[in-house]
Amino acid sequence: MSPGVPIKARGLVHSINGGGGTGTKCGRWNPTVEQVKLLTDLFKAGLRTPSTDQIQKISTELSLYGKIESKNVFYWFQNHKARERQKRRKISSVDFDHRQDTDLSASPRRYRPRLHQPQRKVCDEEEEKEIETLQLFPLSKVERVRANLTSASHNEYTREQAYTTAFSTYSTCGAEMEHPPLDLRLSFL
Amino acid sequence: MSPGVPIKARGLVHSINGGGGTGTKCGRWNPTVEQVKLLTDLFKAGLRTPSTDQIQKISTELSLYGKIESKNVFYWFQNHKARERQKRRKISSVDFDHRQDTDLSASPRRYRPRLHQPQRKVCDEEEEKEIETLQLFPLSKVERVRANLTSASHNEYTREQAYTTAFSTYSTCGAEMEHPPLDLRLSFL
DNA sequence: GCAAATTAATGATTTATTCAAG
DNA sequence: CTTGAATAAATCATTAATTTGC
Repeated sequence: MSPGVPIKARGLVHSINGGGGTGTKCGRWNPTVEQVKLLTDLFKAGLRTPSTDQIQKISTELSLYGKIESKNVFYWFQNHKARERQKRRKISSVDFDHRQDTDLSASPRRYRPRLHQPQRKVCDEEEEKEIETLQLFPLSKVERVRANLTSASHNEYTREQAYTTAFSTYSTCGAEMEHPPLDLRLSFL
Repeated sequence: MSPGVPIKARGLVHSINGGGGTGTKCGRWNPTVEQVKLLTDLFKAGLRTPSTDQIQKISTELSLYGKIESKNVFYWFQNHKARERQKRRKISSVDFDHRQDTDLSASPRRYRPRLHQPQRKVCDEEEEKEIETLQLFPLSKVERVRANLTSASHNEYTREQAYTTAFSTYSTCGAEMEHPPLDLRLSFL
């Protein structure tokens, strides 16, 4: 690695200890093996883009094994999905790996109201599907625990919270940041 | 899943409009001129990637002019930033690219592998500078409003509110909505 | 054996594209 | 067409692996 290329641009707070499961440090999330296993199993089962609700539940579940936040789950799936795709693409670079999302989350029983659904794809490659067998997903102990927690799932009606800014912008920590113009139009901010 | 996999559905929400709301359609956000003006002013002033906090404040402010949600603000900035850049890029380079050259009739609709130029630091334009540290911006009334609303609500660490769920797929609108994609096939989900 | 120095993984962010409502 | 919404690809940054010199 060439030395002297610190690249400091977007420094962020750093931590000395990984969050893991015991440390209280808030570096980046460091999943435990159990957490990874569960996530991987879900992925293998076909889950690729969990909904907000699912993320929440998964997160709650995983919290039993260590510190974790919803966003971690979200990012994990994003990254895992992308990297699996990337990996696969690498292997068969000649073949168009267009493979749809195959997200099992899409409700199967509900017929979409009809918006001209353009032809999907040529359905020729089904490389990595296990889809339908999802319901057989094991989840031993996890299941038990959840049984008690799943009862009340009524959302008030204030479930709004979507988006939540994945981009908190706190990327800047020690940058110089000369002062903004402070335009008067921004008086309300 | 077969060929016609519906997948996540990009835009949904529709038809649930018959509820008892005050006729608040839940289509997509339709900014009022005042809202757009304010957002534009902020953008012109240099704001490009507002933090969670800022988004919250801006949203609150804009709500005075019409219905709006935080995520709308978030998306607005994302899109505006991207499109300004795109516009600028178009002008500077008459691009020989022409992605649509070779017949892509066979390609239904999936993201293209990516065709894009690094263009990471080209920054030949100095005008487009992003003001950082919006924290320094004066907060007037919005601040006051917020003060009352959020004092005890959530002030844990707003530090990492990241992630997003901006991909929650179903933008609840606050109404019942029901039917989160929720794939119940996963035992504990 | 064991840290500093590298490298490989992967968590977290940003940018480019795509889709569809109005 | 314009642009709000959403997602994939690319990138950045930090931590775990590992290699290396001692």
